[in-house]
Amino acid sequence: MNIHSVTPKRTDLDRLLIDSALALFAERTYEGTQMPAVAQRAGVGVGSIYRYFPSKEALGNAAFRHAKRTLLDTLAGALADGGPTGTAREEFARFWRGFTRYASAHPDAFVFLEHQQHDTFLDPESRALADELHRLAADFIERGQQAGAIRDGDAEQLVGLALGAFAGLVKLVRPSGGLDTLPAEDLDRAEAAVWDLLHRKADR
Amino acid sequence: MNIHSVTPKRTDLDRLLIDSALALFAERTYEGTQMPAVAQRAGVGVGSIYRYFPSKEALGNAAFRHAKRTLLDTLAGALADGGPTGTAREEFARFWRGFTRYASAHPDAFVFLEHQQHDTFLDPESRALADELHRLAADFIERGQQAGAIRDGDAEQLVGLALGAFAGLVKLVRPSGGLDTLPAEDLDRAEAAVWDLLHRKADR
DNA sequence: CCGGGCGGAATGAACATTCATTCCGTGACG
DNA sequence: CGTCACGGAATGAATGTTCATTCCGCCCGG
Repeated sequence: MNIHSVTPKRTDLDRLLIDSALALFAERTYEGTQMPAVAQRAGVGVGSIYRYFPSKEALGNAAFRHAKRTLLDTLAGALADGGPTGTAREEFARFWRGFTRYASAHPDAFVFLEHQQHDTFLDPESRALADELHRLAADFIERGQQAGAIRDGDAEQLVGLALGAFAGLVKLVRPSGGLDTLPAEDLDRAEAAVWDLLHRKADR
Repeated sequence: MNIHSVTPKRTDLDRLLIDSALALFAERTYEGTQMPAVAQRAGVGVGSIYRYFPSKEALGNAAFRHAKRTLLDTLAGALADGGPTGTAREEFARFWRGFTRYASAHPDAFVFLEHQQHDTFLDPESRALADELHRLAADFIERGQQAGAIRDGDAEQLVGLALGAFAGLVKLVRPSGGLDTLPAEDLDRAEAAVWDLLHRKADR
């Protein structure tokens, strides 16, 4: 058990459990999924879950936080991609790419995160994490507005509209295999459409 | 007890139960709301629910169908408003007005409807009803595309984007009082933004 | 052999549903 | 008119079921 010990699959179990939980939560709701179902999907016994998480609520929060953090990381990566920020349109493209990557890689997690309005089971720490994404996006909106590239209006509201649109697309294509079964053409069109939702038109 | 007898609140109980259920479902999920909670919110005994609905599932489906049908009716009313259809932009305004009216009057119902992807409890009839809205909206999109007013792309996808955007806005403002606490200005801006999401730009 | 995970049956709490009982409006009878 | 008995609606404690959580015997690596 030294610093570099491998602990091959031991501690990976918590990740596996989180993934299984996420998939089920996305399909049937947190309240609607039973612990035995999580265990079965993970291929372990029910009791083993409790070796890693003290309760269903703890598992739910861990899953939520893991998903949200991964999304934030993916986004941060995409935003840093390709050097210093250029135009608002360019930064939007990075956001889009970040969301797209994440929703492709973790469709379950994405729809789960999207549905968390009626949380009930989320603890304060989870909620705090949830706000970060909105802050990040709202900052972008406000900078874009100051630069004259994004339309006027409450930044939160614009974030809600844009994020909602993306989520609407993801939910639509999820049953038929998720975002990456979409032709690149369709994805590009969707990106353009959502940008137009935010973009301040030059004319008028 | 003649034809015009008032039966003042008697048979209205089923409506009251549906409304209570809808409010709780929106807040805590179908799976997350207990029958006693529904009874309490309606101000009746638990047993009384079962006089009107044979099971929780039946109540859930009745609530879903009622909400969806009301939304469709509201939409139909808004679309018929003001004579024959003019431009696509004009028809979009009617859609927007319909959705806005509905989401203002029944915010609970609206968010409940929006979350039904992971249904589980919806029966085939409810699902069929759910499709009608998408058909209605997709038809509008396709007509708009043929007229050159709406951007190219899969109509279903555009519906998903636009509906998602609207839903995103509703979810955002719901905690702080719902759509009609929004300044008219903000609502108009949101309408313009969503229209730009759909609109085919003249230039380029 | 021994100790630490692990599985999955066992447990108790929470829940949907039932049903014996109460309550209330109505109409008949004095 | 006042009283009373009847029927149907409402109630909520009781019931059986489903679920989260616990517990204990087993198995595997040492």
